[in-house]
Amino acid sequence: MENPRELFQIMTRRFGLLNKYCCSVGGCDISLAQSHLLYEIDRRHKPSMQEVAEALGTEVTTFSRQVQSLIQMNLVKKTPDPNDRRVYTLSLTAEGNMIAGMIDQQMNDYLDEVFSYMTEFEKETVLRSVKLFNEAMGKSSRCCAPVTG
Amino acid sequence: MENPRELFQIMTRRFGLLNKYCCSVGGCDISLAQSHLLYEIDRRHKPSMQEVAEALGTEVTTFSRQVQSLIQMNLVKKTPDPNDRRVYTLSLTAEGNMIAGMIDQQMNDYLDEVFSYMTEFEKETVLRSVKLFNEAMGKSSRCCAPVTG
DNA sequence: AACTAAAACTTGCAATTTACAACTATAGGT
DNA sequence: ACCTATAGTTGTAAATTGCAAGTTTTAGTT
Repeated sequence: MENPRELFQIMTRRFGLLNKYCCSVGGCDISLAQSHLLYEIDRRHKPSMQEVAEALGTEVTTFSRQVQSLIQMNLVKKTPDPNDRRVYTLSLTAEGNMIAGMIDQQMNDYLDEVFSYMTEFEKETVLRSVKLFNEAMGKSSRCCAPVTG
Repeated sequence: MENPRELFQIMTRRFGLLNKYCCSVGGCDISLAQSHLLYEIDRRHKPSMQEVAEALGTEVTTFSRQVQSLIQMNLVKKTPDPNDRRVYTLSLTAEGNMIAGMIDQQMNDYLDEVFSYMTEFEKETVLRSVKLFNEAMGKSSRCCAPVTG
């Protein structure tokens, strides 16, 4: 377990499974991809399609269709940008917002449980570490830069 | 950025993109799902199909076909278990091992670069934190337990 | 003003991936 | 011998994806 990649791989796999699991809990039943979409739209301020697609590492063409189905489910709203009529900005509907909130709640509930196996100090250290690591990843010149907040 | 889920979500997204990126680098060109398969088979000692499928959170039926294509690509080997003839154990071929090694190398190279933006102390803290967090996740009674090493 | 190139997004279509149900074969208990 | 459970595979239909080609709008050039 000295291999850094190993550590991160395990962690992200577990977290990914949690994400998947939280999609079909408490009345909401959406796919993992859709959950990521809601999360990312929620997080940003009226993002364009391109912006979100790039953040998620998804082909724009695929993304376009994913958005369409979320619109049909009445979770996402697509508004023409008055400044540039090629662009559409995305936002969550009231219902989309509610579902995103429920997922977030469940995720944090789970994380709380995980943190309950640590001391308060350890928890703080872990959170600071993740934050630090995210910042370092942001500085990296290599791949994965687009995910920046 | 005080939301724990946010921190982990960003990190895992970035790491996921890195994983994806590393699939198509240096002569190897496989899908992300295939990379995960190789990784997990490599990590375990002659695992059964069920075992790996469960670790990855994949339907066994889907998994069965994924393995088939990796066998066709001559990256994975499937051996009948002498003790229980219902079971097949999985292992990497020489070529599969090489590709898994290359991906691992690239991932660690990238992580090295990320760590170069931190002090040695911070790096150690981050690695210990991730390890600690993984252990805590392992203790959790809720979902995602199967991923245990 | 007309022309051209590029950007943002969508659609057609073919190929891959996936999921559920039904199947085979082996194991294990009674 | 019989019944049930487990490991894995296959059929088939549906969902996801990716590339190429399309539309519309913007911006730069002459």
